[in-house]
Amino acid sequence: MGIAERKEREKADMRRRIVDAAIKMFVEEGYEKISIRNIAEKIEYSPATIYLYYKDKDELLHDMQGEAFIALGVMFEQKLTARDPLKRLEQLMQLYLQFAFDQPELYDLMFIIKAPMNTLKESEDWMNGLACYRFLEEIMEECVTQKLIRMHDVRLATLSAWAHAHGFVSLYLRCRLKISGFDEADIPKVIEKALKDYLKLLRA
Amino acid sequence: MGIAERKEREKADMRRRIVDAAIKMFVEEGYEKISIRNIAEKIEYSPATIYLYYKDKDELLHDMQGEAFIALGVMFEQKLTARDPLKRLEQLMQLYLQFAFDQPELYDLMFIIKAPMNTLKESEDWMNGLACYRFLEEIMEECVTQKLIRMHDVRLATLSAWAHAHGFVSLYLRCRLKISGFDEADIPKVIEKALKDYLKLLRA
DNA sequence: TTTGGTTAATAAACACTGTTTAGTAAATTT
DNA sequence: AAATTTACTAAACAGTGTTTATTAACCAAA
Repeated sequence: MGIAERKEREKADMRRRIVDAAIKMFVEEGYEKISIRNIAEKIEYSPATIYLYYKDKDELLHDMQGEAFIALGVMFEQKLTARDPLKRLEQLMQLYLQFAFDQPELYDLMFIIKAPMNTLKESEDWMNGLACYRFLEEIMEECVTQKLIRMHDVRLATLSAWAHAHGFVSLYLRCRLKISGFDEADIPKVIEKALKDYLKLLRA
Repeated sequence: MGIAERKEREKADMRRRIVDAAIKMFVEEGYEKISIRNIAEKIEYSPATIYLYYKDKDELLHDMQGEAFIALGVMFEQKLTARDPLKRLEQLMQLYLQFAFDQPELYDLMFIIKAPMNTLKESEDWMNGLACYRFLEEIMEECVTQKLIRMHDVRLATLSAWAHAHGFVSLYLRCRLKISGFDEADIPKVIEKALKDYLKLLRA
């Protein structure tokens, strides 16, 4: 059955071409500028063709989100070098912030934009973010078992640290920190300091 | 010059009618469902008429956001009864969460959706959110001066508490907590607990 | 009171969007 | 070689924000 296999390969290749073109346009021009027609033109196919490979735009955005999480995962894998849990936690925070400020559009897609989550069925798990979430959760597990932080519930500690970092980043990316009295340009540094203060509070 | 005044009044009235209709549809049917054409139909005018009173949709959304912040401000004014700064802080947190879970669409418009912020010029302040922000900042000022918390910078403490609460809420509203291992229905309670734990960490 | 100018409102069009349908041409199977 | 399945697309549908040209109402001055 060589033909069936080749066809499957071709189908996968086409999805790759679509998602690659979409990500490229997305990173370069932003969420607002990508449209099915735009993507279709980029890959030199008709708009309708995209619907032979993706149910709708949300499903495509879901796949793009998956790619973004792979990028963050690779970054964690490569640059998360510290062995001490507390140092490792601080390093993860810093990498998270770096990713957010370097790739604001991708961050948006991963954590803020609603569309890519629409494809998930009610009970279905969010596989895209899982691997990255585990990085943080495993560190928190060590911190709790070694009693390095003033929290005892791993799930709660993980969620809380993530929420805190995401809170800063998302308020910044959505322009809500125009109220805080800090200079726009200083905000990345301010956020880094605020999160380090949080880790200090957290330490046992 | 009675005529000029009447005309100004009529202009203000029309803006009211537009923003009221828009908010009503927004709360009832959500962000995706409101369109200029829809709003125009509701108030029984043509779509083009709206552009005589609002430069574009973003400006209208900015006004709607202002209304939403008035609602939150009124809630704070009425229900923020505690006098002790730490109790007051916890109460504010709870009211903030209550507002977010009761009025998710309004919360979205106030803190997540990008459009209403587009109208603000580069240097312009974000007046819409200011009054509400002050509620938190004044409490934090008291906490810092009375040495009730383990932070010394009022601006940083204010920003941090807000970011933490917003982080939880926005991850929840944008369906990202499908990864945390918590049951969907329990999440509001989990967030409340997590924020209380944060306040515990914060206490001197 | 009639003329002239300003203002308010709109119908229609423009340039987009996501998506579906019907039809064509090529590839594969029989 | 004929029949069938597959891959693709042109065109249309239903919607979006916004602009333009035109009409009707109002108001001020002659």
